[in-house]
Amino acid sequence: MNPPNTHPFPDPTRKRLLQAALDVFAEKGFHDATVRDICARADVNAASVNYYFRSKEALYSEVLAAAFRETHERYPDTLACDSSLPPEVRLRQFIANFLARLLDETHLGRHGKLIAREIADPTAALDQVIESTMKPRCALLQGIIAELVGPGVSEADMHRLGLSIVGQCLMYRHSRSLIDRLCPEIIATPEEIEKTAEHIARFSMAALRHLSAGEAGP
Amino acid sequence: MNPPNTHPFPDPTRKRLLQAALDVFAEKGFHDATVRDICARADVNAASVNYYFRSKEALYSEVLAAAFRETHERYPDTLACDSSLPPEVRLRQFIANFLARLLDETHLGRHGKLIAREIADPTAALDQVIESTMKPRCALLQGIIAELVGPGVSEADMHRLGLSIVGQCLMYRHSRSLIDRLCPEIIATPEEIEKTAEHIARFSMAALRHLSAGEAGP
DNA sequence: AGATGATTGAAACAATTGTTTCAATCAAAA
DNA sequence: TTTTGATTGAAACAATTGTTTCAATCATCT
Repeated sequence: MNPPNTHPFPDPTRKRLLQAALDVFAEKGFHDATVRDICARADVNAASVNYYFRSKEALYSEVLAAAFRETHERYPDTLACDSSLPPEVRLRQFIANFLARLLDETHLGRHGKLIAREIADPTAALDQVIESTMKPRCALLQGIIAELVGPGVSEADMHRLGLSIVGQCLMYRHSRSLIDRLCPEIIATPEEIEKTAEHIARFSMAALRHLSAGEAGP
Repeated sequence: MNPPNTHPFPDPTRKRLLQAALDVFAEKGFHDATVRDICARADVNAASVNYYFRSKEALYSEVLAAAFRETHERYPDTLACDSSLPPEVRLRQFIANFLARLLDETHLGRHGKLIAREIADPTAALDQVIESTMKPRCALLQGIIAELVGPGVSEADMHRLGLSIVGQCLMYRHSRSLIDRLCPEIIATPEEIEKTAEHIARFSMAALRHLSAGEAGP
């Protein structure tokens, strides 16, 4: 009646399936990925997806949740969360961490690709991820920004500030195709990625610090 | 042998097909869109796609090229190109224009969606579009930035500056799913979109102006 | 009117998809 | 060893896909 759950632990084929599915989904997206391809890479029978997960869609949901969990474990926002540190340091950390998460190709950069796909073309699984992962991260960033710009900023403008920072980071993932074709060198090596993170941090901090000062145009 | 081209002008069914294809491709993406759906919306026979265009892929290419052409016509960068204007004004114009293009829902906002899809998940058609549309626009932005920050900035950092500005704008298209769920009000009306464009311009100008000044930390 | 050739319509085709089926196999308990 | 139930494997299924076919229709020119 309920074969998969009778198992004490996720067995090797189930694990291999999840790993292969992450690869294929990240590379081709949900619809372009085929169950047969996933099973072939996992070296298991084509019926296994429907045996261990009840459908391709359920497999995708689980892969997506796992991707968020793993990137969060691998790049925890511990320093950015430390409210005893000065906000400049915390923002720098937040950005560097965010960018590293997005551009990670070592562990398995599939995570970033998968998440970018989900944002660009959401499935039903997105809402759950927003609640569990994105909202907390958003609140963290808003807190840091509030420390930097002080009070007197409307809620809408606080959101815009956050999006200006996040947007700069996401650019390197969502528009990776453009960067690869226009200026691949700026994220070619870990050192260059670090420089890029530093650039975004300095750019954003300069903006946050001098925004209220230069209200009027020249 | 060559029936479609014998026609003096693109006929109504061909036009309707292009229009319907833009809608469907923008809404569902290339692969999720079906030829039958496109033909149904255009109210033509299912074989018409292969009659007027030789395949679904060729139809997509033509739709994509048309989308870029039309947005360019509708939102020309005339003011941003006018090098007699001060660079602050030109940047503000560039950003407002860029954002308006991305968020246009009136004419047929399908353009923005379609282009965002193509960037996030490129097909073979992207390279041609980069050459014809993106590189010139990039050069324009680089020129404006150069005027604002002066010489002494490496080419890599010039690219990073451009991407920081473009990234802020693209955020509102690529991550529209997040904005709709987290803070839809900031682009709910044309007035709010205008405020958002103004925010990005002020944020970026403050950063560009004070970036070199604040090299060291606090 | 008649002929020509482009266009349309309905059906069929071939390939691919996610899913299901069911007998064969394996591991562990009795 | 026998039995039980989970797992695997190969095949088949049903639905959907882009594409092709071909006769019917339409517009245009002689």
